Amino acid sequence: MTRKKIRDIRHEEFIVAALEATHKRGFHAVTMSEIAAEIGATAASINYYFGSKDKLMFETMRHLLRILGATHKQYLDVALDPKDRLRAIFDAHFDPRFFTPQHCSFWVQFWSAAPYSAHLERLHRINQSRVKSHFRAELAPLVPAPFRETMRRILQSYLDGVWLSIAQADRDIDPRHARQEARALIELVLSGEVGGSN
Amino acid sequence: MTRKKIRDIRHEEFIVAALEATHKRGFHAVTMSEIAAEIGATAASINYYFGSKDKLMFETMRHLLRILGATHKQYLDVALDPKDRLRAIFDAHFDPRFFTPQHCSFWVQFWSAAPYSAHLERLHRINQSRVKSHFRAELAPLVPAPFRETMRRILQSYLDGVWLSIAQADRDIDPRHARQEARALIELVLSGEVGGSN
DNA sequence: ATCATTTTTTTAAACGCTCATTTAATTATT
DNA sequence: AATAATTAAATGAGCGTTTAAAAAAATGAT
Repeated sequence: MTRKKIRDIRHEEFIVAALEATHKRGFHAVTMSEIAAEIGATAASINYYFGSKDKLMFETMRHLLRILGATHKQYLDVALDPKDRLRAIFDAHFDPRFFTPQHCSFWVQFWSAAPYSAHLERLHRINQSRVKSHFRAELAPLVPAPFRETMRRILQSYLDGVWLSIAQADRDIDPRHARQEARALIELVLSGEVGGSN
Repeated sequence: MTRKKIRDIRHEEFIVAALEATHKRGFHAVTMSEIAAEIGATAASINYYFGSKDKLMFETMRHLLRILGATHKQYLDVALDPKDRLRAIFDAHFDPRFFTPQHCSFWVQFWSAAPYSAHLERLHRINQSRVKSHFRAELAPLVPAPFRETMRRILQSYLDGVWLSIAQADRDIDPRHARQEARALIELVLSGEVGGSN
């Protein structure tokens, strides 16, 4: 009985369209008409529903963040031990529903544009500190305090770097392999205890 | 007696201007006038020297890649053992002359735009395979073959990720700290030998 | 059910603005 | 006097947004 309002349907459609069109043409190059054409609509209707191009892009990013958050939660719910919980962060980012060329493209381009828009920057900061605090929490029982921040930054930079490289390489991506490699890194981080103090 | 031609002087000036202006306003948002204003010139003169905005940006990226290459070479020349040679890659990327907010901004934004321009994409591919083969070569005497590619990808993704995070955080950056952390990661990678086969 | 009426959704066309590029003229250098 | 460097102004294309009207859907009285 999901009597979906047409408004919600369009919202969803246009967000998917924005992801696809942005992937094809680039975050800044893509035009309203191209996005609209993706679902056989017209540029004006984007403004009818979203108000402006910027707002559509903003909502699209929020959409991604919602998916990521929900996916992460799913993995956390089935995690049995601290290591599982740490893995959950990577598993969420590398979930097949999420780890697609379209999403990676949009993600990377969005973040690289973030420093130049107050709204985008806010979204970025919120997400960044969310991920950061998750990493900290999961590392706490696994890594002694002196190394913890170093390890966290290594893991987090690695995570970002993988997305960046996926956004650039156009070959099709393999979520399973990405996870596997993340686990290798986790093992490294938990096994050795080298590194600076801070 | 460096009787520099005015053409070379302007080239250099405009490239520096492009870096600065791009850092301030963003890769796509920045205008010819803004770049020119950076050195008290006018937009038209950019075209006089470079032909177009795209070409200026292209040359600016090449400029960065030249610096990076030269810096890397310097570090390689004083490297004593394999581990030093591996460190040299990070040391070059994190060299104070290179590891600045301006450069990181430009770098990240340029790469995120690369998939949508044939010229930029080519530059990216060239650089990417250069770095890749360096990593491979330096890891060869240090890491047994089965783990080598995994380790390389971890290191390389990490490297990209650090740049990405620097481009976003506006706090001033600390090359020394970045190097130190890179060394911690190198130690991890060389100590442990976990991970998938491929 | 049917038809008129109101509301919602969609579009085509116009608007206005920004910006890269071109042009033609001016200034500086050789 | 000739060439190189620089600029102001003109050009024109592209695009997001607005507007006003059309089309579609919902409403409700008969």
